[in-house]
Amino acid sequence: MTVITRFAPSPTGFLHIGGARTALFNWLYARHHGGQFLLRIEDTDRQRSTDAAIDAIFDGLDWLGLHADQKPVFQFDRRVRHAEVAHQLLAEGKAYRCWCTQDELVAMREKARAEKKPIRYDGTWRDRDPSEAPAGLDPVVRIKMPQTGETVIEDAVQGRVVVQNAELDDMVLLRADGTPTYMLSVVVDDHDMGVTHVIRGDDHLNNAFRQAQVFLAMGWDLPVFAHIPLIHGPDGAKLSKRHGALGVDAYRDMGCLPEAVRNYLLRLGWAHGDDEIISTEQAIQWFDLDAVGRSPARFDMDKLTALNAHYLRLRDDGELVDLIAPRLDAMGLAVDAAAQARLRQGMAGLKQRARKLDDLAESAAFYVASRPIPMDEKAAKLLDVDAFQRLRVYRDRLRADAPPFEEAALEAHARSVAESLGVGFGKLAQPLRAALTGRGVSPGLFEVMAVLGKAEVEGRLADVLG
RNA sequence: GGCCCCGUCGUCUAGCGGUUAGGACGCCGGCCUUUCAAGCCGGAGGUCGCGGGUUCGAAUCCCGUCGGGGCUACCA
Repeated sequence: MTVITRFAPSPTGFLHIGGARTALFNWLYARHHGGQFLLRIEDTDRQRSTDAAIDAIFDGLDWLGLHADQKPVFQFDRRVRHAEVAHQLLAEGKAYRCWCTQDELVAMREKARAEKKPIRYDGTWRDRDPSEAPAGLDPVVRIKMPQTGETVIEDAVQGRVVVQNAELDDMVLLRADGTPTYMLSVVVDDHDMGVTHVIRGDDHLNNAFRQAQVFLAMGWDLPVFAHIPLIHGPDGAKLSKRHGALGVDAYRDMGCLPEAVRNYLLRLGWAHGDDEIISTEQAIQWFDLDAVGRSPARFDMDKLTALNAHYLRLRDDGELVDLIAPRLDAMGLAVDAAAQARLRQGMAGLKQRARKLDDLAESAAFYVASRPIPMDEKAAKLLDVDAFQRLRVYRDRLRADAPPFEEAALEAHARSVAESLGVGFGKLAQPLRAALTGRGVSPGLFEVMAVLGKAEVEGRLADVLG
Protein backbone atom coordinates (compact mmCIF):
# COMPACT_ATOMS: atom_id res chain seq x y z
CA MET A 1 0.00 0.00 0.00
CA THR A 2 1.37 3.38 -0.99
CA VAL A 3 1.33 5.94 1.76
CA ILE A 4 -0.63 9.06 0.89
CA THR A 5 -0.65 11.99 3.28
CA ARG A 6 -2.13 15.41 2.90
CA PHE A 7 -1.90 18.88 4.37
CA ALA A 8 -5.30 20.55 4.41
CA PRO A 9 -5.19 24.15 5.60
CA SER A 10 -8.12 26.49 5.46
CA PRO A 11 -7.10 29.69 3.69
CA THR A 12 -8.30 32.15 6.28
CA GLY A 13 -4.88 33.60 7.06
CA PHE A 14 -1.19 33.06 6.57
CA LEU A 15 0.51 29.71 6.98
CA HIS A 16 1.22 29.78 10.68
CA ILE A 17 4.00 27.91 12.35
CA GLY A 18 1.76 25.16 13.67
CA GLY A 19 0.40 24.51 10.21
CA ALA A 20 3.92 24.50 8.88
CA ARG A 21 4.85 21.77 11.31
CA THR A 22 1.80 19.72 10.38
CA ALA A 23 2.77 20.08 6.75
CA LEU A 24 6.35 19.09 7.55
CA PHE A 25 5.31 15.95 9.40
CA ASN A 26 2.99 14.92 6.57
CA TRP A 27 5.70 15.60 4.04
CA LEU A 28 8.35 13.71 5.98
CA TYR A 29 6.07 10.76 6.56
CA ALA A 30 5.26 10.48 2.87
CA ARG A 31 8.92 10.85 1.89
CA HIS A 32 10.03 8.33 4.47
CA HIS A 33 7.66 5.74 3.09
CA GLY A 34 8.19 6.62 -0.53
CA GLY A 35 4.59 7.77 -0.76
CA GLN A 36 2.83 10.92 -1.85
CA PHE A 37 2.25 14.21 -0.11
CA LEU A 38 -0.90 16.00 -1.21
CA LEU A 39 -2.21 19.47 -0.63
CA ARG A 40 -5.84 20.38 -0.20
CA ILE A 41 -7.17 23.87 0.32
CA GLU A 42 -10.22 23.75 2.56
CA ASP A 43 -11.99 26.77 1.21
CA THR A 44 -15.58 25.78 1.82
CA ASP A 45 -16.04 28.70 4.16
CA ARG A 46 -16.63 31.26 1.45
CA GLN A 47 -16.85 34.12 3.90
CA ARG A 48 -13.44 33.66 5.43
CA SER A 49 -11.41 32.17 2.60
CA THR A 50 -9.29 34.60 0.62
CA ASP A 51 -7.01 34.38 -2.39
CA ALA A 52 -4.35 36.24 -0.47
CA ALA A 53 -4.35 33.53 2.15
CA ILE A 54 -4.14 30.83 -0.50
CA ASP A 55 -1.09 32.55 -1.99
CA ALA A 56 0.47 32.95 1.44
CA ILE A 57 0.07 29.23 2.08
CA PHE A 58 1.57 28.29 -1.27
CA ASP A 59 4.44 30.71 -0.77
CA GLY A 60 5.11 29.46 2.73
CA LEU A 61 5.17 25.80 1.74
CA ASP A 62 7.29 26.61 -1.25
CA TRP A 63 9.79 28.51 0.85
CA LEU A 64 9.95 25.65 3.33
CA GLY A 65 10.61 23.28 0.47
CA LEU A 66 7.52 21.18 1.16
CA HIS A 67 6.33 20.51 -2.33
CA ALA A 68 3.16 18.56 -2.99
CA ASP A 69 3.29 15.63 -5.38
CA GLN A 70 0.11 16.58 -7.18
CA LYS A 71 -1.81 19.70 -8.02
CA PRO A 72 -3.59 21.08 -4.98
CA VAL A 73 -7.24 20.14 -4.54
CA PHE A 74 -9.64 22.97 -3.84
CA GLN A 75 -12.34 21.64 -1.63
CA PHE A 76 -15.02 24.06 -2.78
CA ASP A 77 -14.68 22.72 -6.33
CA ARG A 78 -15.80 19.35 -5.07
CA ARG A 79 -19.00 20.47 -3.36
CA VAL A 80 -21.26 18.66 -5.83
CA ARG A 81 -19.60 15.34 -5.02
CA HIS A 82 -19.85 16.08 -1.30
CA ALA A 83 -23.56 16.78 -1.59
CA GLU A 84 -23.95 13.61 -3.62
CA VAL A 85 -22.58 11.60 -0.72
CA ALA A 86 -24.94 13.31 1.68
CA HIS A 87 -27.87 12.48 -0.57
CA GLN A 88 -26.78 8.89 -0.81
CA LEU A 89 -26.74 8.71 2.98
CA LEU A 90 -30.17 10.31 3.01
CA ALA A 91 -31.49 7.75 0.54
CA GLU A 92 -30.07 4.93 2.60
CA GLY A 93 -31.72 6.23 5.74
CA LYS A 94 -28.36 6.99 7.33
CA ALA A 95 -29.05 10.70 7.40
CA TYR A 96 -32.13 12.84 7.74
CA ARG A 97 -33.42 16.34 7.19
CA CYS A 98 -33.71 18.72 10.11
CA TRP A 99 -35.81 21.86 10.11
CA CYS A 100 -34.65 23.36 13.37
CA THR A 101 -34.03 27.08 13.15
CA GLN A 102 -30.93 28.81 14.43
CA ASP A 103 -32.96 30.20 17.28
CA GLU A 104 -34.18 26.79 18.27
CA LEU A 105 -30.65 25.45 18.24
CA VAL A 106 -29.36 28.31 20.35
CA ALA A 107 -32.17 27.76 22.81
CA MET A 108 -31.38 24.05 22.86
CA ARG A 109 -27.76 24.75 23.73
CA GLU A 110 -28.59 27.30 26.34
CA LYS A 111 -31.04 25.00 28.02
CA ALA A 112 -28.45 22.24 28.11
CA ARG A 113 -25.90 24.63 29.54
CA ALA A 114 -28.31 25.81 32.22
CA GLU A 115 -29.11 22.24 33.18
CA LYS A 116 -25.40 21.43 33.10
CA LYS A 117 -26.05 18.75 30.56
CA PRO A 118 -23.87 17.91 27.60
CA ILE A 119 -24.31 20.47 24.88
CA ARG A 120 -25.41 18.76 21.71
CA TYR A 121 -28.21 18.51 19.19
CA ASP A 122 -31.08 16.62 20.75
CA GLY A 123 -32.19 14.72 17.65
CA THR A 124 -35.56 16.43 17.34
CA TRP A 125 -36.01 15.58 13.68
CA ARG A 126 -34.29 12.22 13.75
CA ASP A 127 -37.57 10.35 14.03
CA ARG A 128 -40.06 13.10 13.45
CA ASP A 129 -42.08 12.79 10.28
CA PRO A 130 -40.89 15.11 7.49
CA SER A 131 -44.54 15.85 6.77
CA GLU A 132 -44.51 17.97 9.91
CA ALA A 133 -41.86 20.17 8.39
CA PRO A 134 -42.62 23.88 8.55
CA ALA A 135 -43.31 25.37 5.15
CA GLY A 136 -40.89 27.72 3.47
CA LEU A 137 -37.91 26.58 5.49
CA ASP A 138 -34.87 24.85 3.98
CA PRO A 139 -33.67 21.92 6.06
CA VAL A 140 -30.12 20.89 6.82
CA VAL A 141 -29.06 17.27 6.46
CA ARG A 142 -27.79 15.55 9.57
CA ILE A 143 -26.11 12.19 9.93
CA LYS A 144 -27.69 9.53 12.12
CA MET A 145 -25.05 8.73 14.67
CA PRO A 146 -25.19 5.40 16.45
CA GLN A 147 -26.66 5.97 19.92
CA THR A 148 -25.12 3.01 21.64
CA GLY A 149 -21.73 1.38 21.65
CA GLU A 150 -18.44 3.14 21.26
CA THR A 151 -16.16 4.48 18.60
CA VAL A 152 -12.50 3.56 18.77
CA ILE A 153 -9.67 5.42 17.10
CA GLU A 154 -6.32 3.67 17.03
CA ASP A 155 -4.33 6.85 16.77
CA ALA A 156 -0.75 6.49 15.60
CA VAL A 157 0.35 9.18 18.03
CA GLN A 158 -2.23 9.28 20.80
CA GLY A 159 -2.75 5.56 21.06
CA ARG A 160 -6.16 3.94 21.48
CA VAL A 161 -8.80 6.57 22.10
CA VAL A 162 -12.36 5.56 22.85
CA VAL A 163 -15.53 7.59 23.08
CA GLN A 164 -19.07 6.50 23.86
CA ASN A 165 -21.32 6.92 20.84
CA ALA A 166 -23.91 8.51 23.08
CA GLU A 167 -21.51 11.46 23.26
CA LEU A 168 -21.73 12.00 19.54
CA ASP A 169 -24.57 14.11 18.23
CA ASP A 170 -26.14 14.14 14.79
CA MET A 171 -23.92 16.67 13.11
CA VAL A 172 -24.82 18.64 10.05
CA LEU A 173 -23.61 17.27 6.72
CA LEU A 174 -25.32 19.72 4.40
CA ARG A 175 -26.26 23.26 5.27
CA ALA A 176 -29.70 24.67 4.53
CA ASP A 177 -28.31 26.20 1.36
CA GLY A 178 -27.16 22.78 0.23
CA THR A 179 -23.44 23.35 0.72
CA PRO A 180 -21.44 20.67 2.53
CA THR A 181 -19.88 21.19 5.93
CA TYR A 182 -16.28 20.52 6.78
CA MET A 183 -17.14 17.25 8.56
CA LEU A 184 -18.55 15.84 5.35
CA SER A 185 -16.03 17.34 2.96
CA VAL A 186 -12.90 16.12 4.75
CA VAL A 187 -14.15 12.57 4.81
CA VAL A 188 -15.21 12.50 1.18
CA ASP A 189 -12.02 14.18 0.03
CA ASP A 190 -9.72 12.04 2.13
CA HIS A 191 -11.45 8.99 0.75
CA ASP A 192 -11.50 10.13 -2.85
CA MET A 193 -7.90 11.29 -2.72
CA GLY A 194 -6.87 7.93 -1.35
CA VAL A 195 -5.38 9.42 1.80
CA THR A 196 -4.00 6.62 3.95
CA HIS A 197 -2.65 8.67 6.85
CA VAL A 198 -4.36 11.70 8.30
CA ILE A 199 -1.68 13.59 10.23
CA ARG A 200 -3.09 16.76 11.70
CA GLY A 201 -3.33 18.88 14.84
CA ASP A 202 -4.62 17.52 18.09
CA ASP A 203 -7.53 19.93 17.91
CA HIS A 204 -9.06 17.51 15.43
CA LEU A 205 -8.93 14.48 17.67
CA ASN A 206 -12.54 14.83 18.73
CA ASN A 207 -13.56 15.34 15.13
CA ALA A 208 -12.01 12.01 14.23
CA PHE A 209 -14.78 10.20 16.08
CA ARG A 210 -17.45 11.99 14.12
CA GLN A 211 -15.66 11.58 10.85
CA ALA A 212 -15.11 7.90 11.52
CA GLN A 213 -18.87 7.48 11.56
CA VAL A 214 -19.18 9.04 8.13
CA PHE A 215 -16.54 6.66 6.78
CA LEU A 216 -18.45 3.78 8.35
CA ALA A 217 -21.80 4.94 7.03
CA MET A 218 -20.36 5.00 3.53
CA GLY A 219 -18.70 1.64 4.00
CA TRP A 220 -15.27 3.12 3.47
CA ASP A 221 -12.04 2.08 5.14
CA LEU A 222 -10.75 4.36 7.85
CA PRO A 223 -7.41 6.05 7.23
CA VAL A 224 -4.76 5.88 9.95
CA PHE A 225 -5.19 8.90 12.17
CA ALA A 226 -2.24 10.64 13.80
CA HIS A 227 -3.07 13.65 15.94
CA ILE A 228 0.00 15.64 16.77
CA PRO A 229 0.03 17.96 19.78
CA LEU A 230 -0.44 21.65 19.23
CA ILE A 231 2.22 24.30 19.54
CA HIS A 232 1.58 26.66 22.42
CA GLY A 233 2.62 30.23 23.02
CA PRO A 234 4.79 31.22 25.99
CA ASP A 235 1.64 31.33 28.13
CA GLY A 236 0.77 27.73 27.37
CA ALA A 237 -2.28 28.45 25.25
CA LYS A 238 -2.80 27.46 21.64
CA LEU A 239 -0.50 29.59 19.53
CA SER A 240 -2.32 32.52 17.98
CA LYS A 241 -1.70 35.96 16.58
CA ARG A 242 -2.02 37.24 20.11
CA HIS A 243 1.35 35.72 20.90
CA GLY A 244 2.95 37.43 17.98
CA ALA A 245 2.79 33.98 16.47
CA LEU A 246 3.50 34.73 12.97
CA GLY A 247 3.21 33.30 9.56
CA VAL A 248 6.22 31.52 8.17
CA ASP A 249 6.74 34.55 5.96
CA ALA A 250 7.54 36.54 9.08
CA TYR A 251 10.32 34.13 9.99
CA ARG A 252 11.65 34.41 6.49
CA ASP A 253 11.53 38.19 6.71
CA MET A 254 13.42 38.26 9.98
CA GLY A 255 16.17 36.30 8.35
CA CYS A 256 15.54 32.66 9.14
CA LEU A 257 16.64 29.94 6.77
CA PRO A 258 14.08 27.33 5.72
CA GLU A 259 16.35 24.44 6.68
CA ALA A 260 16.67 25.90 10.18
CA VAL A 261 12.92 26.28 10.52
CA ARG A 262 12.45 22.72 9.33
CA ASN A 263 14.97 21.39 11.84
CA TYR A 264 13.43 23.43 14.65
CA LEU A 265 9.88 22.39 13.86
CA LEU A 266 10.93 18.78 13.55
CA ARG A 267 12.32 18.80 17.08
CA LEU A 268 9.16 20.36 18.40
CA GLY A 269 7.33 17.21 19.37
CA TRP A 270 9.52 14.67 17.69
CA ALA A 271 12.84 13.28 18.83
CA HIS A 272 15.46 10.81 17.78
CA GLY A 273 17.45 10.22 20.93
CA ASP A 274 19.69 13.15 21.73
CA ASP A 275 20.06 14.32 18.15
CA GLU A 276 19.48 18.03 17.66
CA ILE A 277 21.02 19.00 14.35
CA ILE A 278 19.19 16.90 11.83
CA SER A 279 19.46 17.45 8.11
CA THR A 280 16.34 17.07 6.03
CA GLU A 281 17.79 13.97 4.35
CA GLN A 282 18.44 12.45 7.75
CA ALA A 283 14.99 13.44 8.92
CA ILE A 284 13.38 11.63 6.00
CA GLN A 285 15.32 8.55 6.92
CA TRP A 286 14.45 8.70 10.59
CA PHE A 287 11.00 10.20 10.77
CA ASP A 288 8.16 8.06 11.97
CA LEU A 289 4.98 8.59 13.90
CA ASP A 290 5.88 6.48 16.92
CA ALA A 291 8.52 8.99 17.99
CA VAL A 292 6.07 11.88 17.97
CA GLY A 293 5.41 13.08 21.51
CA ARG A 294 1.95 13.49 22.96
CA SER A 295 2.43 16.66 24.91
CA PRO A 296 2.13 20.17 23.51
CA ALA A 297 5.27 22.26 23.06
CA ARG A 298 6.00 25.93 23.49
CA PHE A 299 7.56 27.93 20.72
CA ASP A 300 11.07 29.14 21.56
CA MET A 301 12.59 31.75 19.30
CA ASP A 302 16.01 31.48 20.95
CA LYS A 303 16.39 27.88 19.97
CA LEU A 304 15.24 28.54 16.43
CA THR A 305 17.81 31.33 16.27
CA ALA A 306 20.58 29.05 17.51
CA LEU A 307 19.72 26.49 14.85
CA ASN A 308 19.57 29.25 12.30
CA ALA A 309 23.07 30.39 13.20
CA HIS A 310 24.27 26.87 12.66
CA TYR A 311 22.74 26.53 9.22
CA LEU A 312 23.89 30.01 8.29
CA ARG A 313 27.50 28.94 8.76
CA LEU A 314 26.88 25.94 6.55
CA ARG A 315 25.53 28.01 3.68
CA ASP A 316 27.54 28.81 0.60
CA ASP A 317 29.12 32.26 0.73
CA GLY A 318 27.79 33.28 -2.65
CA GLU A 319 24.25 32.27 -1.71
CA LEU A 320 24.46 34.35 1.42
CA VAL A 321 25.58 37.39 -0.56
CA ASP A 322 22.51 36.99 -2.74
CA LEU A 323 20.32 36.60 0.31
CA ILE A 324 21.50 39.74 2.06
CA ALA A 325 21.78 41.95 -1.03
CA PRO A 326 18.10 42.95 -0.94
CA ARG A 327 18.38 43.67 2.76
CA LEU A 328 21.39 45.93 2.23
CA ASP A 329 19.50 47.55 -0.57
CA ALA A 330 16.63 48.26 1.79
CA MET A 331 19.17 49.86 4.12
CA GLY A 332 20.05 52.24 1.34
CA LEU A 333 23.25 50.45 0.45
CA ALA A 334 23.34 49.52 -3.21
CA VAL A 335 25.27 46.32 -3.80
CA ASP A 336 27.23 46.92 -6.99
CA ALA A 337 29.74 44.52 -8.51
CA ALA A 338 32.58 45.77 -6.33
CA ALA A 339 30.52 45.48 -3.17
CA GLN A 340 29.43 42.03 -4.19
CA ALA A 341 33.04 40.96 -4.60
CA ARG A 342 33.92 42.29 -1.17
CA LEU A 343 30.96 40.60 0.43
CA ARG A 344 31.79 37.37 -1.26
CA GLN A 345 35.35 37.54 0.02
CA GLY A 346 34.41 38.67 3.50
CA MET A 347 31.47 36.31 3.94
CA ALA A 348 33.41 33.54 5.66
CA GLY A 349 34.29 35.87 8.50
CA LEU A 350 30.90 37.52 8.51
CA LYS A 351 28.68 34.45 8.64
CA GLN A 352 30.63 33.01 11.53
CA ARG A 353 29.33 35.82 13.68
CA ALA A 354 25.72 36.08 12.50
CA ARG A 355 22.60 34.40 13.73
CA LYS A 356 20.04 35.50 11.22
CA LEU A 357 20.11 37.15 7.81
CA ASP A 358 19.09 40.48 9.25
CA ASP A 359 22.09 40.76 11.53
CA LEU A 360 24.30 39.30 8.82
CA ALA A 361 23.26 42.16 6.56
CA GLU A 362 23.73 44.60 9.38
CA SER A 363 27.25 43.42 10.13
CA ALA A 364 28.15 43.33 6.45
CA ALA A 365 27.10 46.93 5.85
CA PHE A 366 30.57 48.39 6.39
CA TYR A 367 31.88 46.47 3.38
CA VAL A 368 29.31 48.15 1.19
CA ALA A 369 29.14 51.65 2.68
CA SER A 370 30.80 54.36 0.69
CA ARG A 371 33.29 56.74 2.25
CA PRO A 372 33.28 58.36 4.61
CA ILE A 373 31.68 55.46 6.41
CA PRO A 374 29.37 56.09 9.36
CA MET A 375 30.75 55.61 12.84
CA ASP A 376 28.70 54.05 15.57
CA GLU A 377 28.95 55.21 19.16
CA LYS A 378 31.39 52.54 20.19
CA ALA A 379 33.71 53.34 17.30
CA ALA A 380 33.60 57.05 18.05
CA LYS A 381 34.57 56.37 21.64
CA LEU A 382 37.47 54.21 20.52
CA LEU A 383 38.89 57.04 18.46
CA ASP A 384 40.22 59.28 21.23
CA VAL A 385 43.29 61.50 21.13
CA ASP A 386 45.73 58.71 21.97
CA ALA A 387 44.18 56.52 19.34
CA PHE A 388 44.73 59.18 16.71
CA GLN A 389 48.42 59.33 17.61
CA ARG A 390 48.82 55.63 17.14
CA LEU A 391 46.81 55.54 13.97
CA ARG A 392 48.95 58.28 12.45
CA VAL A 393 52.06 56.32 13.22
CA TYR A 394 50.46 53.21 11.86
CA ARG A 395 49.43 54.95 8.65
CA ASP A 396 52.90 56.30 8.10
CA ARG A 397 54.48 52.95 8.73
CA LEU A 398 51.98 51.28 6.41
CA ARG A 399 53.04 53.64 3.64
CA ALA A 400 56.73 53.36 4.36
CA ASP A 401 56.91 49.60 4.88
CA ALA A 402 54.29 48.76 2.28
CA PRO A 403 53.64 45.20 3.44
CA PRO A 404 51.85 42.89 1.01
CA PHE A 405 48.14 43.42 1.41
CA GLU A 406 47.29 40.01 2.69
CA GLU A 407 46.20 38.82 6.09
CA ALA A 408 49.33 37.32 7.63
CA ALA A 409 51.70 40.02 6.42
CA LEU A 410 49.35 42.78 7.52
CA GLU A 411 49.06 41.28 10.96
CA ALA A 412 52.81 40.81 11.39
CA HIS A 413 53.31 44.39 10.33
CA ALA A 414 50.68 45.79 12.68
CA ARG A 415 52.14 43.84 15.55
CA SER A 416 55.57 45.28 14.94
CA VAL A 417 54.10 48.77 14.86
CA ALA A 418 52.36 48.21 18.18
CA GLU A 419 55.55 46.89 19.63
CA SER A 420 57.60 49.85 18.52
CA LEU A 421 54.87 52.06 19.92
CA GLY A 422 55.26 50.28 23.22
CA VAL A 423 51.52 49.55 23.54
CA GLY A 424 49.51 46.37 23.73
CA PHE A 425 48.28 45.16 20.40
CA GLY A 426 44.69 45.92 21.29
CA LYS A 427 45.51 49.59 21.73
CA LEU A 428 46.27 49.77 18.05
CA ALA A 429 43.89 47.15 16.73
CA GLN A 430 40.70 48.55 18.21
CA PRO A 431 41.11 52.11 16.92
CA LEU A 432 42.09 50.67 13.58
CA ARG A 433 38.95 48.55 13.56
CA ALA A 434 36.88 51.60 14.41
CA ALA A 435 38.43 53.61 11.60
CA LEU A 436 38.02 50.90 8.99
CA THR A 437 34.61 49.48 9.90
CA GLY A 438 32.97 52.23 11.91
CA ARG A 439 32.25 49.60 14.55
CA GLY A 440 33.61 48.25 17.76
CA VAL A 441 33.11 44.70 16.52
CA SER A 442 33.85 43.14 13.19
CA PRO A 443 35.41 40.08 11.62
CA GLY A 444 39.15 39.69 12.02
CA LEU A 445 40.84 43.00 11.36
CA PHE A 446 43.37 41.83 8.82
CA GLU A 447 40.82 39.79 6.99
CA VAL A 448 38.83 43.00 6.72
CA MET A 449 41.85 44.93 5.47
CA ALA A 450 42.65 42.32 2.87
CA VAL A 451 39.07 42.39 1.62
CA LEU A 452 38.89 46.17 1.58
CA GLY A 453 42.18 46.50 -0.30
CA LYS A 454 44.93 49.01 0.01
CA ALA A 455 43.26 52.00 -1.59
CA GLU A 456 40.08 51.70 0.45
CA VAL A 457 42.02 51.18 3.67
CA GLU A 458 44.11 54.26 3.03
CA GLY A 459 41.02 56.21 2.11
CA ARG A 460 39.16 55.24 5.25
CA LEU A 461 42.20 56.09 7.37
CA ALA A 462 42.42 59.45 5.69
CA ASP A 463 38.73 60.09 6.34
CA VAL A 464 39.39 59.69 10.04
CA LEU A 465 42.83 61.24 10.31
CA GLY A 466 42.31 64.01 7.84
C1' G B 1 -21.00 21.71 32.35
C1' G B 2 -19.76 17.17 29.16
C1' C B 3 -16.12 14.49 26.40
C1' C B 4 -10.99 13.86 24.86
C1' C B 5 -5.68 14.73 25.33
C1' C B 6 -1.39 16.16 28.09
C1' G B 7 2.12 16.90 32.77
C1' U B 8 10.82 15.09 33.26
C1' C B 9 15.73 21.48 34.61
C1' G B 10 12.98 28.36 32.47
C1' U B 11 12.16 26.08 27.22
C1' C B 12 12.58 21.69 23.59
C1' U B 13 13.43 16.82 24.91
C1' A B 14 16.09 11.46 26.04
C1' G B 15 14.29 7.83 29.23
C1' C B 16 10.07 2.50 28.22
C1' G B 17 11.34 -1.41 36.37
C1' G B 18 17.63 -0.94 38.64
C1' U B 19 21.09 5.60 35.23
C1' U B 20 25.17 10.01 39.97
C1' A B 21 17.84 11.29 35.67
C1' G B 22 21.26 12.29 29.76
C1' G B 23 21.36 16.02 25.66
C1' A B 24 20.07 20.83 23.35
C1' C B 25 18.66 26.22 23.74
C1' G B 26 19.21 30.01 27.27
C1' C B 27 22.18 31.60 31.69
C1' C B 28 27.11 31.95 34.53
C1' G B 29 32.54 31.18 34.54
C1' G B 30 37.20 29.77 32.06
C1' C B 31 40.42 28.84 27.80
C1' C B 32 41.49 30.94 23.00
C1' U B 33 42.18 36.14 21.53
C1' U B 34 42.91 42.41 17.85
C1' U B 35 36.83 43.09 19.04
C1' C B 36 32.68 39.95 18.55
C1' A B 37 31.38 35.32 17.37
C1' A B 38 32.63 30.28 16.62
C1' G B 39 35.18 26.30 19.10
C1' C B 40 36.77 23.77 23.56
C1' C B 41 36.35 23.10 29.02
C1' G B 42 33.56 23.73 33.46
C1' G B 43 29.14 25.35 36.42
C1' A B 44 24.26 26.61 38.25
C1' G B 45 19.40 24.67 37.14
C1' G B 46 14.88 18.87 37.73
C1' U B 47 12.25 15.84 45.40
C1' C B 48 10.42 13.46 37.05
C1' G B 49 2.70 18.07 38.94
C1' C B 50 0.91 15.98 43.74
C1' G B 51 -0.91 11.70 46.87
C1' G B 52 -1.51 6.70 47.43
C1' G B 53 -0.53 1.78 45.92
C1' U B 54 2.13 -2.68 43.12
C1' U B 55 7.37 -4.20 43.57
C1' C B 56 13.43 -6.06 46.75
C1' G B 57 13.47 -1.62 43.57
C1' A B 58 9.21 3.34 39.98
C1' A B 59 10.23 9.19 36.08
C1' U B 60 8.93 4.42 34.12
C1' C B 61 3.08 -0.07 36.04
C1' C B 62 -2.06 0.90 38.61
C1' C B 63 -5.59 4.23 41.09
C1' G B 64 -6.84 8.94 42.69
C1' U B 65 -6.10 14.09 42.65
C1' C B 66 -4.58 18.83 40.90
C1' G B 67 -3.03 21.79 36.89
C1' G B 68 -2.82 22.91 31.59
C1' G B 69 -4.84 22.33 26.74
C1' G B 70 -8.44 20.91 22.94
C1' C B 71 -13.38 20.01 21.22
C1' U B 72 -18.36 20.80 22.26
C1' A B 73 -21.26 25.78 15.06
C1' C B 74 -25.68 25.36 9.28
C1' C B 75 -16.12 27.54 11.04
C1' A B 76 -12.37 24.66 9.36
